[in-house]
Parts: sequence; C-alpha cells; structure tokens
Amino acid sequence: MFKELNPLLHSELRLAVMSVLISVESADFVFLREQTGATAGNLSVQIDKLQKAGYITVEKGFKGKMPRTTCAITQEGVAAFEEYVAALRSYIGKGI
Amino acid sequence: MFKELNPLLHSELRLAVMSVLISVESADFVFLREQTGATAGNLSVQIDKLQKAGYITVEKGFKGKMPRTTCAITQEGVAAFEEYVAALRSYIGKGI
DNA sequence: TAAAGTAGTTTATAATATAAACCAAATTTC
DNA sequence: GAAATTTGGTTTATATTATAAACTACTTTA
Repeated sequence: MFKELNPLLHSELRLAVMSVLISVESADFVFLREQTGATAGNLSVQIDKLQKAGYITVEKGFKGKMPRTTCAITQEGVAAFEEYVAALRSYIGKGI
Repeated sequence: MFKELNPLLHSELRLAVMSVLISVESADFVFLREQTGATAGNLSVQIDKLQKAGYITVEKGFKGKMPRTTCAITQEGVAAFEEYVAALRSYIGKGI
C-alpha cells in the first residue's frame, strides 16, 4: 500500500539540498545556504549525513584565501532521490 | 524557492493516515492500522496529533460490545493535505 | 474460570532536527 | 597596526519526534 520513505531524504533540509544538487553539476556551501535558507550549522550537519550516506560528495578547498566547500550529487544520490519521489506517489497519488 | 513543509504532515505515518482518510468517508482504528502497517501505539499517538491539529475528527463508540474508534478527515485537513502536496512540488519538481 | 484475543492508551527511550555557541582566518575600520 | 567585523564553516546542547514496549480494560473461547 504505502512504500517506505527513505528517512535520510525525508527531512526538509536534506531534501532541499538534494533538490538543488540534482539540477546542477555542483554547488558550494554558501550557495546551498542561500538556496535553502538554512542556518550554517544545520546545513553543515545535514551535508555530513548526506555524504556519509554516499548521496553526495564533499570537497574542501580554497577560493583564493577563503575556504570553500563544494558538494555534488552522486549516482547513488540520484537513484535514492528518484526512489524517494516514487515512494511519495504512494502517499499523495497522481494528484501531484 | 522551497515552500515550508507542514511538519504535522511531514511524518510518514501521519501522512499515510491522511492519505487513507482523504479517499474514504471514514475509517476505523483497525482499518487504519491495517492499511498503514503501523503499531497500535504509534497510530494512537499520531491520530491524537492529527485530531488536536483539527485535521481529523475522532469518534469513540462501540460496535456491539467492542470499542470502536472512527476517524474522518475535516475540511481543514483536506486543505492542509493539499497545501502540503503543493509544497512538495517545490522540492521534487515536475519529476513526480 | 483461566487463557487468549481485541482495541486501544500511556510511557519510556532512542533518534532527529535545529539553533546557539564556538573557532580560525580574512577583511575592514578606526 | 590593533581592534572590530565578516566569512565560512564546525561542534555541541536542547527541544521535538517517532516508535515500540508495557500496560489497561474488556470480551471471547476453551
């Protein structure tokens, strides 16, 4: 009847991060913070969880002298996102 | 960019309950438990939250000698569900 | 009448989300 | 050029949430 909703994606902020990353090649921390409206602390934690799940890659480098964290979605991440969306259908029907 | 997801509906079990109730006139506790696969304890708690939010009505009566709890979605509940679905769109795009 | 089942509720615990507090380096202001 | 502010984050403390386990109250069956 109802498909299970991947709890790692069933989180407002993590879902927003994935939503941004699925449509771009990569995005840095500041961009993600701006797009999601999240606090830096919350974003930092959620990025970490997505990375540990293998859904995104996180690279830390420098742009000039300032630190810069760049994130990108993995194939596994794309697959998980698509599966999550498919599972949602079982709750909200075709109405969406 | 991203619309807020009503936290009362952004819960796997509560969403499932609402999803059942939106398509029937009413449903009793046992039916909801069967459809959602939830434990009785969890279902009891989540039904309570939905009722307190005004999204469903809960009537307690008897079927023969056995207690029976009947739930139905309210207009407010329907509106909240539809708004939640609309908000989801901002996260999952046209993909769904 | 004892055991098992039904229909739930209450409560304890673990997991989660979130913001506040913090840190280090860079930049600006006085 | 020292102090204050900003940038780009991380760590940690707290409040909320989800969940199952334990329990209640009653009914049915053996």
